[in-house]
Amino acid sequence: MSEGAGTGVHIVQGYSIKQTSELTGITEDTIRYYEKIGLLPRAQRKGNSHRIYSDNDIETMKLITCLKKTGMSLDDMRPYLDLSLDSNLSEYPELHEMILNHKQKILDQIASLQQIVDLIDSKIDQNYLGPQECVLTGDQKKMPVRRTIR
Amino acid sequence: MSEGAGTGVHIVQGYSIKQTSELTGITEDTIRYYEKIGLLPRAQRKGNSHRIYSDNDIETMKLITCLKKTGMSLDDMRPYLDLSLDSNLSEYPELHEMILNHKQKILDQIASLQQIVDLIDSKIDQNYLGPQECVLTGDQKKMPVRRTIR
DNA sequence: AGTTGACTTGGAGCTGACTCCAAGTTATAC
DNA sequence: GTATAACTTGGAGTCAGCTCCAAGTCAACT
Repeated sequence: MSEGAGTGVHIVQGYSIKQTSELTGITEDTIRYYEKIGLLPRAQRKGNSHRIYSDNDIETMKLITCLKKTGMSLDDMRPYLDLSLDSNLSEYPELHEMILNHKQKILDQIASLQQIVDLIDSKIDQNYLGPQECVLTGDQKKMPVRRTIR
Repeated sequence: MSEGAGTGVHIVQGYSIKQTSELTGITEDTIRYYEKIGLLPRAQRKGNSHRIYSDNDIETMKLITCLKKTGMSLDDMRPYLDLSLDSNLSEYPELHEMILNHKQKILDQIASLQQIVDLIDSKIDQNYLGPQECVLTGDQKKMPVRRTIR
Protein backbone atom coordinates (compact mmCIF):
# COMPACT_ATOMS: atom_id res chain seq x y z
CA MET A 1 0.00 0.00 0.00
CA SER A 2 2.91 2.29 0.59
CA GLU A 3 6.45 2.55 -0.78
CA GLY A 4 8.59 -0.53 -1.25
CA ALA A 5 5.65 -2.60 -2.38
CA GLY A 6 5.91 -4.69 -5.53
CA THR A 7 9.00 -5.76 -7.38
CA GLY A 8 10.42 -2.54 -8.74
CA VAL A 9 11.78 -1.01 -5.57
CA HIS A 10 11.43 2.70 -5.99
CA ILE A 11 13.46 4.39 -3.32
CA VAL A 12 11.84 7.73 -3.87
CA GLN A 13 13.20 9.48 -0.82
CA GLY A 14 10.17 11.49 0.18
CA TYR A 15 6.43 11.47 0.32
CA SER A 16 3.89 11.93 -2.44
CA ILE A 17 1.29 14.61 -2.04
CA LYS A 18 -1.24 11.95 -1.17
CA GLN A 19 0.94 10.49 1.57
CA THR A 20 1.69 13.96 2.78
CA SER A 21 -1.99 14.72 2.91
CA GLU A 22 -2.55 11.62 5.00
CA LEU A 23 0.37 12.38 7.29
CA THR A 24 -0.60 15.98 7.90
CA GLY A 25 -4.36 15.87 7.64
CA ILE A 26 -4.24 18.68 5.10
CA THR A 27 -6.00 17.93 1.81
CA GLU A 28 -3.99 17.72 -1.40
CA ASP A 29 -5.85 20.67 -2.78
CA THR A 30 -4.99 22.73 0.24
CA ILE A 31 -1.34 21.76 0.10
CA ARG A 32 -1.23 22.92 -3.52
CA TYR A 33 -3.08 26.04 -2.52
CA TYR A 34 -0.50 26.80 0.16
CA GLU A 35 2.21 26.43 -2.43
CA LYS A 36 0.28 28.62 -4.85
CA ILE A 37 0.07 31.46 -2.37
CA GLY A 38 3.67 30.98 -1.34
CA LEU A 39 2.98 29.86 2.20
CA LEU A 40 4.94 26.74 1.37
CA PRO A 41 7.97 26.94 -0.94
CA ARG A 42 7.64 25.35 -4.37
CA ALA A 43 7.93 21.63 -3.67
CA GLN A 44 10.63 19.56 -5.26
CA ARG A 45 9.50 17.62 -8.28
CA LYS A 46 10.03 14.09 -9.40
CA GLY A 47 10.18 13.08 -13.05
CA ASN A 48 8.83 16.19 -14.59
CA SER A 49 5.92 16.99 -12.39
CA HIS A 50 4.95 15.17 -9.20
CA ARG A 51 5.68 16.90 -5.92
CA ILE A 52 7.77 15.15 -3.29
CA TYR A 53 7.94 16.13 0.33
CA SER A 54 10.48 15.58 3.10
CA ASP A 55 9.97 15.02 6.81
CA ASN A 56 10.92 18.61 7.23
CA ASP A 57 8.09 19.66 4.94
CA ILE A 58 5.71 17.53 6.95
CA GLU A 59 6.80 19.32 10.10
CA THR A 60 6.22 22.67 8.51
CA MET A 61 2.72 21.66 7.52
CA LYS A 62 1.99 20.40 10.99
CA LEU A 63 3.12 23.74 12.30
CA ILE A 64 0.69 25.44 9.96
CA THR A 65 -2.13 23.30 11.31
CA CYS A 66 -1.05 24.13 14.82
CA LEU A 67 -0.93 27.85 14.16
CA LYS A 68 -4.27 27.71 12.40
CA LYS A 69 -5.79 26.19 15.51
CA THR A 70 -4.83 29.32 17.34
CA GLY A 71 -6.81 31.37 14.86
CA MET A 72 -3.83 32.85 13.09
CA SER A 73 -4.27 33.91 9.47
CA LEU A 74 -2.12 32.31 6.80
CA ASP A 75 -0.45 35.62 6.19
CA ASP A 76 0.40 36.16 9.81
CA MET A 77 2.03 32.78 10.11
CA ARG A 78 4.63 33.32 7.41
CA PRO A 79 7.27 34.58 9.84
CA TYR A 80 6.71 31.54 12.00
CA LEU A 81 7.33 29.24 9.10
CA ASP A 82 10.54 31.07 8.30
CA LEU A 83 11.39 30.70 11.96
CA SER A 84 10.83 27.01 11.71
CA LEU A 85 13.15 26.64 8.74
CA ASP A 86 15.89 29.01 9.73
CA SER A 87 17.22 28.80 13.21
CA ASN A 88 19.27 31.95 13.44
CA LEU A 89 16.63 34.28 14.68
CA SER A 90 18.93 36.81 16.28
CA GLU A 91 20.33 37.68 12.87
CA TYR A 92 17.06 39.32 11.93
CA PRO A 93 16.20 41.80 14.67
CA GLU A 94 13.11 42.91 12.76
CA LEU A 95 11.70 39.44 12.70
CA HIS A 96 12.74 38.98 16.28
CA GLU A 97 10.70 41.95 17.36
CA MET A 98 7.77 40.87 15.25
CA ILE A 99 7.81 37.50 16.93
CA LEU A 100 7.95 39.01 20.39
CA ASN A 101 5.03 41.15 19.41
CA HIS A 102 3.10 38.19 18.24
CA LYS A 103 3.94 36.31 21.40
CA GLN A 104 2.31 39.07 23.40
CA LYS A 105 -0.78 38.81 21.25
CA ILE A 106 -0.95 35.13 21.89
CA LEU A 107 -0.58 35.69 25.62
CA ASP A 108 -3.44 38.17 25.40
CA GLN A 109 -5.44 35.65 23.48
CA ILE A 110 -4.79 33.07 26.17
CA ALA A 111 -6.00 35.56 28.76
CA SER A 112 -9.09 36.18 26.67
CA LEU A 113 -9.78 32.49 26.37
CA GLN A 114 -9.26 32.06 30.07
CA GLN A 115 -11.91 34.68 30.67
CA ILE A 116 -14.35 32.77 28.54
CA VAL A 117 -13.59 29.67 30.55
CA ASP A 118 -14.19 31.68 33.71
CA LEU A 119 -17.45 32.92 32.31
CA ILE A 120 -18.53 29.41 31.55
CA ASP A 121 -17.50 28.20 34.98
CA SER A 122 -19.34 31.00 36.69
CA LYS A 123 -22.46 30.23 34.68
CA ILE A 124 -22.22 26.55 35.44
CA ASP A 125 -21.60 27.06 39.13
CA GLN A 126 -24.68 29.27 39.36
CA ASN A 127 -22.40 31.64 41.23
CA TYR A 128 -22.43 34.17 38.50
CA LEU A 129 -21.12 37.52 39.73
CA GLY A 130 -22.18 39.62 36.80
CA PRO A 131 -20.40 40.23 33.55
CA GLN A 132 -16.69 40.64 34.13
CA GLU A 133 -15.82 42.07 30.72
CA CYS A 134 -13.28 40.85 28.30
CA VAL A 135 -10.83 43.49 29.36
CA LEU A 136 -7.82 42.60 27.27
CA THR A 137 -5.19 45.05 26.14
CA GLY A 138 -7.09 47.52 24.01
CA ASP A 139 -8.22 46.79 20.51
CA GLN A 140 -5.82 44.33 19.05
CA LYS A 141 -7.84 43.01 16.23
CA LYS A 142 -5.99 42.34 13.08
CA MET A 143 -4.01 45.37 12.15
CA PRO A 144 -5.58 48.35 10.37
CA VAL A 145 -7.08 46.91 7.25
CA ARG A 146 -5.14 49.18 4.96
CA ARG A 147 -7.13 49.08 1.81
CA THR A 148 -4.54 51.25 0.11
CA ILE A 149 -6.15 52.83 -2.91
CA ARG A 150 -9.44 52.23 -4.64
CA MET B 1 -21.98 66.11 21.26
CA SER B 2 -23.87 63.43 23.06
CA GLU B 3 -27.31 63.16 24.66
CA GLY B 4 -28.67 65.91 26.83
CA ALA B 5 -26.96 68.60 24.77
CA GLY B 6 -28.95 71.60 23.63
CA THR B 7 -32.26 72.85 24.90
CA GLY B 8 -34.70 70.12 23.99
CA VAL B 9 -33.81 67.47 26.53
CA HIS B 10 -34.44 64.15 24.86
CA ILE B 11 -34.40 61.45 27.45
CA VAL B 12 -34.21 58.64 24.97
CA GLN B 13 -33.39 55.81 27.32
CA GLY B 14 -30.82 53.94 25.30
CA TYR B 15 -28.00 54.37 22.82
CA SER B 16 -28.15 55.16 19.13
CA ILE B 17 -26.40 52.84 16.75
CA LYS B 18 -23.62 55.37 16.44
CA GLN B 19 -23.08 55.58 20.18
CA THR B 20 -23.29 51.82 20.40
CA SER B 21 -20.68 51.55 17.71
CA GLU B 22 -18.40 53.85 19.67
CA LEU B 23 -19.02 52.03 22.93
CA THR B 24 -18.43 48.58 21.53
CA GLY B 25 -15.89 49.23 18.79
CA ILE B 26 -18.13 47.41 16.34
CA THR B 27 -19.02 49.39 13.23
CA GLU B 28 -22.62 50.38 12.57
CA ASP B 29 -22.62 48.28 9.44
CA THR B 30 -21.45 45.27 11.35
CA ILE B 31 -24.04 45.76 14.09
CA ARG B 32 -26.75 45.84 11.42
CA TYR B 33 -25.18 42.81 9.82
CA TYR B 34 -25.30 40.91 13.11
CA GLU B 35 -28.95 41.75 13.38
CA LYS B 36 -29.52 40.74 9.79
CA ILE B 37 -28.07 37.28 10.36
CA GLY B 38 -29.89 36.95 13.67
CA LEU B 39 -26.82 36.95 15.87
CA LEU B 40 -28.37 39.88 17.65
CA PRO B 41 -32.13 40.06 18.13
CA ARG B 42 -34.01 42.70 16.18
CA ALA B 43 -33.23 45.91 18.01
CA GLN B 44 -35.98 48.05 19.47
CA ARG B 45 -36.96 51.00 17.34
CA LYS B 46 -37.65 54.59 18.10
CA GLY B 47 -40.15 56.66 16.15
CA ASN B 48 -40.63 54.40 13.21
CA SER B 49 -37.13 53.36 12.40
CA HIS B 50 -33.99 54.16 14.41
CA ARG B 51 -32.52 51.40 16.51
CA ILE B 52 -31.98 51.92 20.22
CA TYR B 53 -29.75 49.79 22.38
CA SER B 54 -29.60 49.10 26.11
CA ASP B 55 -26.60 48.51 28.36
CA ASN B 56 -27.50 44.88 28.14
CA ASP B 57 -27.20 44.98 24.37
CA ILE B 58 -23.82 46.65 24.73
CA GLU B 59 -22.67 43.82 26.97
CA THR B 60 -23.83 41.25 24.47
CA MET B 61 -21.87 42.96 21.74
CA LYS B 62 -18.78 43.12 23.90
CA LEU B 63 -19.14 39.43 24.50
CA ILE B 64 -19.25 38.89 20.75
CA THR B 65 -16.02 40.82 20.36
CA CYS B 66 -14.49 38.80 23.15
CA LEU B 67 -15.53 35.49 21.65
CA LYS B 68 -14.35 36.58 18.24
CA LYS B 69 -10.91 37.22 19.68
CA THR B 70 -10.78 33.59 20.59
CA GLY B 71 -11.34 32.68 16.98
CA MET B 72 -14.89 31.48 17.41
CA SER B 73 -17.21 31.69 14.40
CA LEU B 74 -20.37 33.78 14.64
CA ASP B 75 -22.43 30.65 14.35
CA ASP B 76 -20.62 28.88 17.14
CA MET B 77 -21.11 31.76 19.51
CA ARG B 78 -24.90 31.78 19.35
CA PRO B 79 -25.26 29.49 22.38
CA TYR B 80 -22.97 31.75 24.36
CA LEU B 81 -25.11 34.74 23.59
CA ASP B 82 -28.18 32.85 24.71
CA LEU B 83 -26.25 31.94 27.82
CA SER B 84 -25.51 35.58 28.40
CA LEU B 85 -29.16 36.56 28.20
CA ASP B 86 -30.70 33.67 30.03
CA SER B 87 -29.23 32.65 33.32
CA ASN B 88 -30.88 29.33 33.90
CA LEU B 89 -28.42 27.10 32.20
CA SER B 90 -29.27 23.94 34.08
CA GLU B 91 -32.72 23.97 32.55
CA TYR B 92 -31.28 23.09 29.18
CA PRO B 93 -29.06 20.04 29.66
CA GLU B 94 -28.32 19.92 25.94
CA LEU B 95 -26.93 23.41 25.96
CA HIS B 96 -25.16 22.66 29.20
CA GLU B 97 -23.31 19.77 27.64
CA MET B 98 -22.54 21.77 24.55
CA ILE B 99 -21.01 24.48 26.67
CA LEU B 100 -18.90 22.01 28.63
CA ASN B 101 -17.77 20.62 25.33
CA HIS B 102 -16.82 24.00 24.12
CA LYS B 103 -15.01 24.75 27.32
CA GLN B 104 -12.81 21.75 26.74
CA LYS B 105 -12.06 22.98 23.27
CA ILE B 106 -11.05 26.32 24.60
CA LEU B 107 -8.80 24.67 27.14
CA ASP B 108 -7.23 22.72 24.31
CA GLN B 109 -6.83 25.90 22.36
CA ILE B 110 -5.11 27.49 25.33
CA ALA B 111 -2.76 24.52 25.47
CA SER B 112 -2.11 24.92 21.78
CA LEU B 113 -1.37 28.59 22.15
CA GLN B 114 0.89 27.86 25.07
CA GLN B 115 2.86 25.53 22.86
CA ILE B 116 3.35 28.26 20.33
CA VAL B 117 4.59 30.52 23.09
CA ASP B 118 6.95 27.77 24.17
CA LEU B 119 8.14 27.39 20.60
CA ILE B 120 8.84 31.09 20.40
CA ASP B 121 10.61 31.10 23.72
CA SER B 122 12.75 28.17 22.75
CA LYS B 123 13.71 29.86 19.51
CA ILE B 124 14.51 33.09 21.24
CA ASP B 125 16.54 31.43 23.96
CA GLN B 126 18.60 29.64 21.33
CA ASN B 127 17.94 26.56 23.40
CA TYR B 128 15.76 24.98 20.82
CA LEU B 129 15.30 21.29 21.51
CA GLY B 130 13.78 20.31 18.20
CA PRO B 131 10.19 20.46 17.12
CA GLN B 132 7.91 19.39 19.92
CA GLU B 133 4.76 18.97 17.87
CA CYS B 134 1.43 20.51 18.43
CA VAL B 135 0.12 17.38 20.05
CA LEU B 136 -3.32 18.47 21.09
CA THR B 137 -6.30 16.20 21.47
CA GLY B 138 -6.90 14.80 18.02
CA ASP B 139 -8.55 16.75 15.28
CA GLN B 140 -10.75 19.28 16.92
CA LYS B 141 -11.47 21.68 14.20
CA LYS B 142 -14.82 23.32 14.25
CA MET B 143 -17.44 21.24 15.97
CA PRO B 144 -20.15 19.52 13.92
CA VAL B 145 -21.95 22.57 12.67
CA ARG B 146 -25.17 22.11 14.65
CA ARG B 147 -27.60 24.48 13.08
CA THR B 148 -30.51 22.95 14.98
CA ILE B 149 -31.33 25.42 17.70
CA ARG B 150 -33.04 28.67 16.97
C1' DA C 1 -39.28 75.54 2.12
C1' DG C 2 -34.91 73.76 1.96
C1' DT C 3 -30.79 71.79 3.71
C1' DT C 4 -28.45 68.98 6.89
C1' DG C 5 -27.49 64.83 9.34
C1' DA C 6 -28.48 60.62 11.39
C1' DC C 7 -30.56 57.07 10.39
C1' DT C 8 -33.20 53.25 7.41
C1' DT C 9 -33.31 49.13 3.87
C1' DG C 10 -31.70 46.07 0.26
C1' DG C 11 -28.31 44.51 -2.18
C1' DA C 12 -23.70 44.44 -4.43
C1' DG C 13 -18.79 43.79 -3.74
C1' DC C 14 -14.72 42.21 -1.38
C1' DT C 15 -11.09 39.26 1.17
C1' DG C 16 -9.45 34.97 3.04
C1' DA C 17 -9.29 30.32 2.78
C1' DC C 18 -10.38 26.97 0.70
C1' DT C 19 -12.76 23.43 -2.67
C1' DC C 20 -13.96 21.72 -6.98
C1' DC C 21 -13.41 20.85 -11.74
C1' DA C 22 -11.71 20.11 -16.53
C1' DA C 23 -8.11 19.02 -19.38
C1' DG C 24 -3.67 17.25 -19.80
C1' DT C 25 0.59 14.16 -18.62
C1' DT C 26 2.96 10.09 -17.25
C1' DA C 27 3.61 5.35 -15.20
C1' DT C 28 2.19 1.07 -14.45
C1' DA C 29 -1.11 -2.90 -15.01
C1' DC C 30 -3.26 -5.91 -17.99
C1' DG D 1 -1.52 -0.32 -26.81
C1' DT D 2 -5.02 0.91 -24.02
C1' DA D 3 -7.12 1.63 -19.67
C1' DT D 4 -6.41 3.11 -14.96
C1' DA D 5 -4.55 5.77 -11.41
C1' DA D 6 -1.93 9.41 -9.59
C1' DC D 7 -0.66 13.24 -10.41
C1' DT D 8 -0.25 18.13 -12.93
C1' DT D 9 -2.03 23.18 -14.00
C1' DG D 10 -5.23 27.01 -14.30
C1' DG D 11 -9.14 28.81 -13.13
C1' DA D 12 -13.90 28.99 -11.39
C1' DG D 13 -17.01 28.54 -7.46
C1' DT D 14 -18.16 28.71 -2.42
C1' DC D 15 -18.69 30.34 2.24
C1' DA D 16 -18.02 33.47 6.17
C1' DG D 17 -17.75 37.88 7.54
C1' DC D 18 -17.84 41.88 6.65
C1' DT D 19 -17.89 46.63 3.95
C1' DC D 20 -19.70 49.83 0.82
C1' DC D 21 -23.21 52.08 -1.61
C1' DA D 22 -27.63 54.11 -3.38
C1' DA D 23 -31.97 55.63 -2.45
C1' DG D 24 -35.15 56.82 0.84
C1' DT D 25 -37.18 58.66 5.48
C1' DC D 26 -37.56 61.67 9.17
C1' DA D 27 -36.55 65.42 12.54
C1' DA D 28 -34.34 69.55 13.45
C1' DC D 29 -32.42 73.79 12.33
C1' DT D 30 -32.03 78.38 9.21
